[in-house]
This record gives sequence, C-alpha cells and structure tokens, in this order.
Amino acid sequence: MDTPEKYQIATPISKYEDSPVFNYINSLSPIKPVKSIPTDQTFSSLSFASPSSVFTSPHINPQRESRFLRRQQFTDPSKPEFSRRDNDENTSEGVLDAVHQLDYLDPGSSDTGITIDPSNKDPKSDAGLPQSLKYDCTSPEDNRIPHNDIETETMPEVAIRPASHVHFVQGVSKERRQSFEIETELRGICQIGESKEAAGCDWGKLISDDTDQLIFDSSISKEHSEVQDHKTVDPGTYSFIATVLQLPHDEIDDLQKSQSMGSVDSYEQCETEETVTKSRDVGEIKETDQTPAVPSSTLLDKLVVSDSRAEVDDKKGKKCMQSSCKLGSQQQLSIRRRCLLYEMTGAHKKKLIYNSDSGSSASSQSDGKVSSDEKQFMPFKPGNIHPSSMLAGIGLHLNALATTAEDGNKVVKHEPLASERKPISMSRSIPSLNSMSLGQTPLNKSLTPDLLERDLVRFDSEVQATEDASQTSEFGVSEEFNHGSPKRKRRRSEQAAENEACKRCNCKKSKCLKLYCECFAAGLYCVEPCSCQDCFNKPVHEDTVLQTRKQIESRNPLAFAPKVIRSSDYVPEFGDESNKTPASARHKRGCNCKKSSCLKKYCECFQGGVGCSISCRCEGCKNTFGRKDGTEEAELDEEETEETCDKNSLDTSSQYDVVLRGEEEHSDLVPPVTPSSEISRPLVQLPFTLGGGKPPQSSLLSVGSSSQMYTSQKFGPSGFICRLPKFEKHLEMIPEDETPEILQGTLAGGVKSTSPNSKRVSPPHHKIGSTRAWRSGRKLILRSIPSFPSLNPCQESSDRSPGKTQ
DNA sequence: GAGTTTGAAACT
DNA sequence: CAGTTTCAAACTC
Repeated sequence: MDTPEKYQIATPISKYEDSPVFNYINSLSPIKPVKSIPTDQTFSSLSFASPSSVFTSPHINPQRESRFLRRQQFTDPSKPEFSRRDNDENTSEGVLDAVHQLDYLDPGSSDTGITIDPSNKDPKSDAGLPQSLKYDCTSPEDNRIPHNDIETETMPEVAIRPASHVHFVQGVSKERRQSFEIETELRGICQIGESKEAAGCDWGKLISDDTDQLIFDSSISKEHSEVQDHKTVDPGTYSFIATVLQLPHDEIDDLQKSQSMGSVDSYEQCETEETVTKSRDVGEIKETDQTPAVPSSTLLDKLVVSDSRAEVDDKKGKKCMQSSCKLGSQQQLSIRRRCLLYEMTGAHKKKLIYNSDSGSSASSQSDGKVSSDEKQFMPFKPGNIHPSSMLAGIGLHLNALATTAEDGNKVVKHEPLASERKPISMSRSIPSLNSMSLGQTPLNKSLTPDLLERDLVRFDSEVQATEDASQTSEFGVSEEFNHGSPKRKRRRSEQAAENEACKRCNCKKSKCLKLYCECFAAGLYCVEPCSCQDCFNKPVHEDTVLQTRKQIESRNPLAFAPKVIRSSDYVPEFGDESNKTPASARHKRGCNCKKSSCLKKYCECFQGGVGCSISCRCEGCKNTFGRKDGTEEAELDEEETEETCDKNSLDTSSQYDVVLRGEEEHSDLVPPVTPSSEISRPLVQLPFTLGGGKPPQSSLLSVGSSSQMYTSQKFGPSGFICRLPKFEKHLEMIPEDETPEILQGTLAGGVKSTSPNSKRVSPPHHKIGSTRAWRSGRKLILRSIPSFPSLNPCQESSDRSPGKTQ
C-alpha cells in the first residue's frame, strides 16, 4: 500500500508541478497577479476561452477567477469533477477529496489499523494547515506573505479553473459521470498523500492554496487591492476553506467526540459540532469581511460548505462509527450520510418524507424528536431517498417539495387536510420508494397535488427558505440571512391546505381514473366533496386505481409528478424570500395556451403560479409570473417576448459582464423578487420527456429518473438563455444549482435565444448528476454565457443533447 | 347553476 | 409526431 501510495503521491505533486499552473507560478511573480480583475472581456474569453488560453494568460483568468472561483466554490459541492478535471485546480477540492478519501480509507483502514492515519492527519492538519488557514482568514495581512506565495501557486490554478469551468459546465454531465473515476483517483492520490505524512504538508499546502485561491479570487473579483483580498475574501471562500481546513479539525473533534459519545448520538453530536465549528469559521469570516457580497457568498459558501460538510459528515460519521462501535456497516454509513445530507438541506425534508411514509403521525413528531427520529427513519425510507434522490424527488414533485420543505409545521397542517383524503398509496407496490419520492410521493403524502401546483410556488419558496435557514443555522450564519419567515410559510401552508381542502373533482365520464380527474392526478382518492360520477377513485377500488395508475405511468412516468417544478434547491440567499417566489418554479411540460394568454387558470403555468418557460408552446404569452420568452415575471407584463430575445442576443456581450457581477451582486441582488421574479426560478422546465419520450419505467422513475428529470429540467430550458438578458439586468443571481445547470444548458444548448417564440426548445435533458444539482446552494450563474452557441463547441456540448445546442 | 370556453389528456 | 377527440376545469353570465 505504502509504496504505491508514495508513487501516487508523487504523481499528484508532479501534476501540480507539471501543470501549467506551476509553470505559471514559477514564471509569474507570486504576487497577486493580478487580479486584474474582472474584465468582462474575460468572460467572453471564458466562454470562448480554451483552457490553453487560460493558461497562457493568467491575468485574464484571475479576473474570471474571482467569479469563477466563487462559482466553482459554489459548484464545488458538485464539483468533484472540477477537481478532477483539472488536477491543478483541485486544491480546494482536492483537499476535500483528500479528506473524503481519508474518511473512506478510514473505514477500511480502521480495520487494518489504518484508522490511525486520520488521527495523524488531523493533528497535523490541524496544527499546520488549519492554523494557517484560520490565520489567513483572521489576519490576512499577517498571512500575506504566505498568501502571496500561495497565491502565486493558486493563481495559475485559478487561471486554469476558468477554462475548466467552462468545460465543466458544458460537460458537467460527462464529467460527473467520469468524475467518479477521476474522483476516486484523486482521492486515492490525496489519500495517499495524506496517508503519508507528507499529506499533512500537502494538506497544508492544499489548504493554504485553497484559501489563497479563494482569497485571491475574492480580491480579484472585488478589488485590486491584494491585501484586501484577505479581508475581502469571500466569506464563502473562507467558509469553504474553513470547511476544508476544518475537516481535519472536525474529524479530530468528531473522533474525540464520537469516542466519548458513541454510536448514533455521537453522530449527531459530531454533526452539530461540525456545524458549530463551521459556524465559528463563518463567524470569523463574517467578522473579517462583511462585504455586501458576503451574504450571498456566505450563502453560497454555506451551500458549498454544506456539501463539503456532507462529505465531511460522512467522514466523520464513518469515524464516529468506527470510534464508537464501528457500527460500521456500510449501511450505517450510508444512513449517516443521508442524515447529514438531510440535515444540510433541512430537517423539514426529512420530516416530510416521514410524513409521507408514516403518514400524518410521523409528521406530527415534535421537533425535538425529529432529529433523532429522522435519523432513524431516514435510513429506512429514504433509503431510497438519498438526499440527492430526495431532492430529485422534490424536484419532480413540487408537491413533495412543498410538503417536505415545509417541514413539520406545514406538514402537520397539511396532513390533516389531506388526511381527509386518502392518498393513493402505491406503497404496496412499492418499490417504490423511488416512485414515491419521485412522482408518487404526493400520493403518500397527504398533500394534495393541488396544493403543489397551486401552492407549489409558495412551498417551494418556503422550502428553499427553510433549507436556507437550516443551512444557515448550521453554519450559524443563518441569523443574518434567515429571514425566512415562518409566518409566510404558515400562511402558505394554510392556503395550500385550504386549496387542498377545496379540491374536488367533478368528473362524469372519466370515472376519476384519468388524469382529467384532479384527485386522481394528485394521487388522491376522491372524497365526499367530490361531485364525480361513477367514481372509481376510491379506496374500495384501490386495485383498479393502482392499475390505472400504472398504466398511465407506463405511458408517462411523470404523469403523476407535479406539474410545477421548482428549481429545488435554489436557496434563496439570505432571507430573500422574494426569491422563493413562485417564479422559481416552472411547469414541467409547459403550457400550450392559445387564447388565454396564460393569464387564466386555463394555463397550467399560471395556475401553478409559475412563469412560462421555453418549454411552453403558448401563444401570446402574458403570464404574469414570467413569460416563456424568458422575461421574468415581473417584467412579463409587458410581453414582448421577442424583445427579450433580441435583448438576449444583444446581451450576450453584456451578459458576460453581468454574469460576472452576479457573484457579488447577486448577494446584493437578492432580488426582491416578487413572486414573479424568475431569478430564483429555475428556468427549469422539465423537459419532461426525458428523451422526448417517456422513460420507460413508470413508477420506478423515481429516484433515478426523477433526479435526472429534475436536473434535466433545470438544464433543459435552453430558452433559459433568452431570459438571461433580463436576468442580467434584473437578476444577476441565480441559484447555484440552477446556474450550473443553466450554464450547462446554455453552453450545451448554445442557447437559442434566437427564437424566443420558438416554442419549445427542447432542453437537453441531460441528466447531469442529479444529486449535485439540488445540492447546494446556489451558484451564481454565469450569465455571461453568450447566447451564441458557437461557444459550445468548445465545451463539449456533446454531453448535452446536441439538440439543445442548436 | 347552466352554458361556454379553454387547454390538457387521451386517442388515432 | 401530428392531428383529433374527449374531458373536466375555469370562466362567464
């Protein structure tokens, strides 16, 4: 083992050295290069920029870097790929990966006795790297010197990154696919390095590098002042770094704690502690820098952190496991992961799941228990529902999201309402956790789809808010950002409840066994209030209902999925609930309105409180929530979709700038979005048809497909691009989740802003790593992406369906 | 509450 | 995949 590891280690190092970055560093003076900052041009270059160019012109990169870095950071969670992509870039990720790897190794190693490694690492890392990191964060000035050195190194890396980013975006899906392998390799390398004590050093370097990069980025993005960089460094970066650095600490702490604690409890504690530590870091960061951008960045960071955390948690969890009892079965580990993830996203989700599964009772659980319960439960249900999957599910079913997002509070409320109606439980059939999570969740869940559609937006926003809150809380930052107004949530929930309560069908010929029937479509049994005739949608005819459902699903797996899809994760940044507005959601299929101008409930988009998207084939769209052209809702009123398109085309250049801005601005941006603000919106339109067709698996769609769907949706709307223009102007921020996707989509799709009217530009349904998509937080979208597809070619649109690119 | 309009769902 | 029919909600009166 050791020998090979050493070799590997060497390789990584060599990579770094070999990497253009290194050369770069060597050639360049370490001093901050530069931050020439952001010239929008860079963006253009970015879009076009080939990696090589990047290498050649570090300066340019730096500019990008700031933004990109942030983005990357945001994306980081998902990014393992990035790291892989560019080994050089890996610094931050690499660290994380290393940590993960360590964790991974740990379990196995633990048996072998390797377990020691982690401890070793931790101490080292703590002593060496972490401190340095903290140092940096706290006192940038002091650190400067080191930073400078580091920066020099990072610079090159950063420069590289931009290119990688572009590629990444485009080829995310592919990369993700491959990312596994790459990650494994990287991890292996990192692990090796770590395993060696050199790892400690490496770690330190890595961390320092990361920090530097981050700092650098921030500095670049914000200002020329290099020194300030330290101060200004994005909280996010800090947090990110901190998280990275913390990992070791956390691990150590966790180990200690876990040892003291024991099994599950230790887990929780570990997590909490981690969160605390993170929060601390965050706090430090905040203290150091609280630039306006901070909030957003912090949020992003949080997201990222959360991701990292998830990883860390996993690690910790594993460690805890080992230390405690070695509960150690992989299952347990998986459970923990899940738990962690859930926690990250928010307990509410967990609750929802519970609720759905167990029924109302579960949902009612007091918060106090919830945590424990959740964890316990989590394993069961979700088992299927992996966090990612959950998200996916959520994405699929807004309903589910709504319910989940809302958490116990809402859930409780809703359930009663729903309770009246019995959801059609596919459970028996089962398999279905997946299905459940995906489309069918609604059934189990008391929540009616109606709510979903109608209230989805609300819920979504709420959910996001809750998620944010949860995340923030974890970080400790929540206070600042959390604005989540429980009140609003409650209102929404109540409203939703009302809606549900009111829901009833009036079917006469369909026997309530077709999607015409709202009850059936919602996965609910008809109830008294329904005035349907010859209704078969009753528990008595359960078999019939289930069969029918299956048939329908076989035709269209997403038939029972919520029609309105929310961007899911996009977590509104600080309390901007405004972001949560319905706008964030999109109708999965899009409407086909011709006479209603999408201003009446005939329009499903309008009904769902979401704006029309590219996927819509509506004519004369005036959807107040957002036009299909991409105009954001608020703006929508004006219509002129075409204009938007034109703008888009024009914007391309400007977009770049905007995009860049997004990073910082978005923080500020916090779009006050009215409900209409689509910023938050995911743009997503579900391509729905995964491949134009319907995925074969009906109920099974579930997780996998669902997740995919979800992601794809996000990506899907190539039209997205069209919106960009406005976005740029109005919203610069885009949820990370979306952004990457969007970017991908845009890149891949090449945007076809050209035909706003074009009725549906079929979004590429790529299913990029679904899991990641929801994950974290938001990333700023690089709006910079020019509408021109031309860029795409570089980017490997190949990943994405070529169709999009057009 | 009846009739009309509308667009999704279902069918061919 | 496109066109048509069926259906039930949304809307109007």
